[in-house]
Amino acid sequence: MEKTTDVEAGACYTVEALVEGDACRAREVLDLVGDKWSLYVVSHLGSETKRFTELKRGIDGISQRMLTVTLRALERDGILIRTVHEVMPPHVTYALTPLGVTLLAAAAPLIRWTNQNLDQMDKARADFDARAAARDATPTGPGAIGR
Amino acid sequence: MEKTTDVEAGACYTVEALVEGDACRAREVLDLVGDKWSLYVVSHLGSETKRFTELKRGIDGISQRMLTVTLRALERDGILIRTVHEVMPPHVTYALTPLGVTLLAAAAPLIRWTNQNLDQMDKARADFDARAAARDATPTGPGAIGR
DNA sequence: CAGAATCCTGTGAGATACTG
DNA sequence: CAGTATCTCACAGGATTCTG
Repeated sequence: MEKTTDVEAGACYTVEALVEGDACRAREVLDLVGDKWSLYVVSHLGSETKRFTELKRGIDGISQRMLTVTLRALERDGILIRTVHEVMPPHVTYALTPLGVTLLAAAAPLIRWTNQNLDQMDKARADFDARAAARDATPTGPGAIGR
Repeated sequence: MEKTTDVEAGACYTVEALVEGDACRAREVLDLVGDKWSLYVVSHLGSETKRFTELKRGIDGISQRMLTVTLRALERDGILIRTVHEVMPPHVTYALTPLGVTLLAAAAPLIRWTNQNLDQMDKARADFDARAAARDATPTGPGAIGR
C-alpha cells in the first residue's frame, strides 16, 4: 500500500525523462539551494513559524550575518515570508510559503538519499583512497608492470 | 493561523517526517552535489556511457580542469566508474554506477521543481525588488515623496 | 585524447562591532 | 531582538601550459 514514493518506486522520474529536458538547469537548482545555508534554513523551518533567534539557535554554526543573508534571499525568491510584528522589542517571524513547502518536499528525496547512502559512500571513498595509495606506493607496479 | 500544508496531505515526504531526522544533514547533501558541476555531470551522464571529451562538449562552460576534478570526486564517492581502455590514443569512459543512478533519481524531483517554478520565482523576485525600491524611494513614508 | 601541474582571481562566508 | 556595516580571508574554480 505504498504511496509510490516517486523515487523508490522508480516510476515517475526515470533517468531518461530527466536528462532530456530538465537536466541542463542544474545551475538554477544551485542558485537556489546550492549555497551553504539555504537548505538548512528551509528544512529547519519546515511547516513551522519561527523567529530569527530560534533559527539561529536551531541551525548549528550559522552566523547572524549568514542567517540574515540567507533569509533575505529566500524571501526574495518567494520561498518564505518574513513578518514583522510592530512591537518592542522587535518580533519577526519566518515561515515557508506554499511554494517553499513544495520546494522542501522536492528536496526531501535528495536529502533522504544522502542519509541512506552516506555509509556506502564512505566505503567507496575508503576503497578509492586505498587503491590510490596502493598505486602510489608501487610506481613500478606489483609484479612486472615496468614494461 | 495554521499552515495548511497541502503537501502533507498526499505526499510521502511530509515536511515533518523530513525535519525530524533527515534535515540536519544538509551539509552532506551539499558536499555531494553542492558544487558547481557535479549535478551537471551526473545528469548529463544519465544512463549512458560517455567519454571525457563528450562530457566536455556536452556540459557547456566547464573547463577541462573542473571536469577532471568533478569526475574524480564523483568516482571517489562511488557515483560513477571510470574505465580506461588501454589503447592509443587513450580512451576513457565514464558511467554512473547503480548508486549514481539512484542519486540522479533522487535529485530529479528537485530539478523538476526548479524547472517548473522558475517563472514563479522570477515573479517573486520582481515583486520583492519593486517593494524594496518603493521603500527605498520613500524614506519618510508614503505620501511625502519629494518627487 | 585525457588528463596533470601551476598560477591567479572573485566571492562566499566568518568575525567583529554598531543600532533602532 | 533582529538586524546592518565592514573587514578579511580561504578556497572554489577559471585560464594556461605541459605530457604519455
